[in-house]
Amino acid sequence: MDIEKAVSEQMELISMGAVEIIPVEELREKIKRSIESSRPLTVKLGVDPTRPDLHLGHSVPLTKLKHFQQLGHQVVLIIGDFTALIGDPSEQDETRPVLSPEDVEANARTYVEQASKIIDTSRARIVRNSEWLAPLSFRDVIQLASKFTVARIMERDDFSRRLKENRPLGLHEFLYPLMQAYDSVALDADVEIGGTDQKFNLLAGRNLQKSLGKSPQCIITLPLLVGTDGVQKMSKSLSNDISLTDPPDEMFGKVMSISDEVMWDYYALISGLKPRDIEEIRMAVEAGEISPRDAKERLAIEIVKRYYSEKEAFSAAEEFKRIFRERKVPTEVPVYVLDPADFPDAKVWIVDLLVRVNFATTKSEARRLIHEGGISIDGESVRDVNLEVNPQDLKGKIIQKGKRTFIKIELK
RNA sequence: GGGGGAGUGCCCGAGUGGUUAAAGGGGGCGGACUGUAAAUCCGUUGGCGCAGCCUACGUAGGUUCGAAUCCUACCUCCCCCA
Repeated sequence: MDIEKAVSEQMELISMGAVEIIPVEELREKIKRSIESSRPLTVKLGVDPTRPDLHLGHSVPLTKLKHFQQLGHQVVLIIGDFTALIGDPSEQDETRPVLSPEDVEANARTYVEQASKIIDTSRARIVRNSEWLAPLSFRDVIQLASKFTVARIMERDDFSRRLKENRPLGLHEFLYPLMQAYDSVALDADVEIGGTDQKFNLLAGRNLQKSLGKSPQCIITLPLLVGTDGVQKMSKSLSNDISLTDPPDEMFGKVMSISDEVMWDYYALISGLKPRDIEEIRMAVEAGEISPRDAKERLAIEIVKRYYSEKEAFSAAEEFKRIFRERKVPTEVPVYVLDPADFPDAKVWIVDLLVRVNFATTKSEARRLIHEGGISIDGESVRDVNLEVNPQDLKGKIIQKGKRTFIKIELK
């Protein structure tokens, strides 16, 4: 029978990059029934509109959602406008600023906009959880709470850890998993996806559905994307992130800067390519037919393409080659306008100039750069810290710092 | 309410009276190499027109020829008991 084969094919795509699928057999069953009855599964992803700055890490679950969409399932993106007011304690920050409804609204819009670059939002359901959470009465909440035991909530290790370490743990934080779980009930979710840090919350949904006599959802956890440092999870505060608002060239460059090993995680989690295609590339690299550099270039192109266009992705690739392989000056160099009137005796001290154009924040740093041979003017390395130039002579010249920072001087 | 501990450079973390602008690591920056802004190696990482000077070890005072190191007060954080 071809059904088994179809199920396996779906499972292959769904499992790609996933850390855990709980329980796997149950998911197979669901998919099988879905195919047999040609009734799509309801797949849920919840996002908290708590921040405006999204990065590639946020696209991991969205990419998985896209996989489901490709397989013809019904995906639901839940904007946690209600839960955002509490703040998921999963990250133990504690210092979470209270967001105004306007902020939440703005962030929600950004989120949907970014999501639309990955999933087909016209075929997805996009809902806000205030829709069903806001009307709940205190009595409803208590009734829901009775379905959970404290011991069970304490299974969550960040809760128990915080308690053990005598760090504050708000009662309201206990209710967070409950709210997220209720989302699953309200939607009759078949599958919920989330990061590994969400495992507990996802399981809470499954448990709550069971206690209310509904069919429990399967859960899929996905790894947290490693940042450009190759070690820690991607996060803006660690400044190892690739922001979705980074211009194409920068996004491309940052992807090229990830290590060869983590490139495969990126492929599996956010390239949008099929498992087979990725496997093919991987084999070719292992066989030495494709260099890791080229494989990474392909990855960078795929990623930039998602957020911009194919054209911009290719031109970013060209530019990258130009600067780093051929060591040439980029096609577009930012311009710094120098006013000769600032220099009455027609002399600019190189150290001052470097600070002026922001290549260094202090004169000491500027000196250091020169000592280290990191500065050149029109390709000629500057060695003399005391160098003085006539501003007129700088017109049209390109000053370079390190390998990738350029600025062109123009006169006022 | 009682008892105890800690605050060091971007971050972590040594240092308990004198070559300490402060070990070591991380991160950043620069260089070499290369297949890339991978990996690896090397250098550098308070300020100042810098062979010198100034400012720095929670804050403010004090002891001393001399303090990040000792004393006093204050602030902040943490732990134990209630």
